[in-house]
Amino acid sequence: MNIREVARLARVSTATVSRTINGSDKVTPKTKERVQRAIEELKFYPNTWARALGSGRSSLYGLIISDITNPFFPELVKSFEDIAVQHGQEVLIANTNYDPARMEVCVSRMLQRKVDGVAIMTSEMDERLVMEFESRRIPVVFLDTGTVRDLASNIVVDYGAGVMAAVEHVTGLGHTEIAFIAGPGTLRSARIRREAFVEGMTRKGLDAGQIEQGNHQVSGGHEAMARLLRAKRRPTAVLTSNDMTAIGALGAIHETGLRVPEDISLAGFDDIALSAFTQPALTTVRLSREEIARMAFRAMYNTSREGAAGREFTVRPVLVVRQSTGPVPAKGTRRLREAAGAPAH
Amino acid sequence: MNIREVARLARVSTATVSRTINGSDKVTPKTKERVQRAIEELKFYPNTWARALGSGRSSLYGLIISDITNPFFPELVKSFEDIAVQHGQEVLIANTNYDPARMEVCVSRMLQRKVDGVAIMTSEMDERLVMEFESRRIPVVFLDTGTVRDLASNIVVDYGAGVMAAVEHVTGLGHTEIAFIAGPGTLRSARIRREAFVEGMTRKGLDAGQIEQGNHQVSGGHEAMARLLRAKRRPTAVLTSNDMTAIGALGAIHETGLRVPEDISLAGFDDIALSAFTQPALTTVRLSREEIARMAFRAMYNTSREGAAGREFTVRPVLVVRQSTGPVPAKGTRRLREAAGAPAH
DNA sequence: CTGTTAGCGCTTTCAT
DNA sequence: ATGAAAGCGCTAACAG
Repeated sequence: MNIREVARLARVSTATVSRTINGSDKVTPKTKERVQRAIEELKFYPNTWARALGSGRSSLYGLIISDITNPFFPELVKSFEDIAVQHGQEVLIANTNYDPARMEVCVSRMLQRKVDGVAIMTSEMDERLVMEFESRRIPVVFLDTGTVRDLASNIVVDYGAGVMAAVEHVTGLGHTEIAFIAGPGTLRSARIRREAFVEGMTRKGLDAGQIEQGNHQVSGGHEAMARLLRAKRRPTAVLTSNDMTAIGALGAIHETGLRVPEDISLAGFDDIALSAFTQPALTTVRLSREEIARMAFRAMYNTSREGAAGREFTVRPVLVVRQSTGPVPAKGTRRLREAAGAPAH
Repeated sequence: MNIREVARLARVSTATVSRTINGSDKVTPKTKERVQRAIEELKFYPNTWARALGSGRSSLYGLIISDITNPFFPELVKSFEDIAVQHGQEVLIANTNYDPARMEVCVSRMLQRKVDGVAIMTSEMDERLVMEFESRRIPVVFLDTGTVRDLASNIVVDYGAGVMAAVEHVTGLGHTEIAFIAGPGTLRSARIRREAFVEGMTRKGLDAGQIEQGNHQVSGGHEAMARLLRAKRRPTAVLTSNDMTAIGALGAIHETGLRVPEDISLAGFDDIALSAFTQPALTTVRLSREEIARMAFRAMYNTSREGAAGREFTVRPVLVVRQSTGPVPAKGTRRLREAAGAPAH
């Protein structure tokens, strides 16, 4: 089943069939009609690869992410895909699994599939691999990890503003003993959030001494929080590098019989879907995936289809106040861990 | 940059380059070596589409899912992709968004991309669309929604056994007033779980009267649970059609000041990653995505590469006991909603 | 073992 | 407005 059979049935040339498929306006409505009927009748689906080969355009954008099971990404993927489909493009997804070796494989896949552009939404990127795209003149867009160049755009996340909003929020509630659970030091984005916390605290004239390290997973958040709870000076508020960490921390707090937010206020970062459904619902800083997806698509579309140069986009996270943060407990009513009542639930 | 340039640099024919790329054993190690150097030097990436066109094989499997933001799917996607890559295949993912119209688009995409096989992991499937694959002799595998045919396999989920395990578990804890929060009646898989619950209860000689309907989302679980809590005879245990529903139910229970599992036992279905991290951790019936992915891949691989006929696979969910289920409260200590103490947290 | 060459299915000039 | 035909980059007979 191919374009030739359609042409034969419609009694036109293959060129005319091709033109019809591509919506060319140089086809008489009548012949167009005839061709379309033939397509329907034969249930003909044009071969995408042959199209790409012939035209030199793949109509495919690559989307490289770290890990599809990380709740941050599915929404990004979905938004990106929706926009792409609206613009007649398709999306090729690739996971790096946080593994540089697999990143190489992903890049190779993109190159082999001759994508029209690549959105690299991981938080680490090897400069050497970027060159592969640049030398082939393939538009690229990074998530806060690249530099703007001819065909390269970058989406800058204003982590500082996001973390500052959280700091403002808890200090506004009267907290002064505020701890932070950071992400892995190997992740640039995690380091930036940590630094933003330190800066925010300093700006408030507070001590940012209590920083524990997690792994951006629930497990790390749990352990880090446990360490914080054992400290001589227990913080009254804890900010975390991402929501998964906060969820782990929440579990650790409950296990010691303390309550959120009555005893400890807790805030996350990202606003994954789950955060609205924890007990209590998590106050967090939303980093909109929908916005990121929109920007990423626009960057590539402008560059690849409209010949625009790479540019910089900025996304500003916003604070979402839910129930996990509250006023600092009055000294007298402050529960001690030892005195804590019922077991957690 | 193409195979010809590589051939020229290595001073061989394009056929030899092609053979080298494809790992043919009919190439002298020495020439192979020479070709490989040329490939490296030119940073040559073979064009996948041209390969597919020439060979007639795409090395691509399609994976159709309902919604990537539904926590059930990312793990399935990841497992499937991992296995596929290990076998030199790639994966094209498509979302239907639970929308029949988009399902049509997905099928069309698969057909246009000339996939070597399709795994349709949605819980609804239009028979008419299936024919499109059958008539093109493209292997297909369904998740509990198809019939085994020449090139069609089906993964049967033994929902009955899964639900029964949950019923056994709670009745074993002494519960007799057991309610069920079902999924949308439009979903076949939800209807089956509901029926399995009724059958399990009947088999235990218990009344399965308290069935509320949710929507397989957190919101529906919350509302359904609220209705259950308002009932004259409050159940002491609640089973749900999926984990999202259970999470919603958990929130509703906490809001009324009741405790899980002291006042009410709660169990989910699916075992999404999140379930281990709710407060308390959710007892649930695990439907292994990894197992489903493995079976789906095997079904397609056997059929498309080894000429095997379609067959039936069975996956049996297993109960995972965590902290959300416990012994039925003794009559005397049973908290009334009105008497419930502290606000939920 | 290696080269020659005819496709694969479609797009796109270039004629008409 | 339509058709003829030359590619696009690669694979796979077929020869040698």
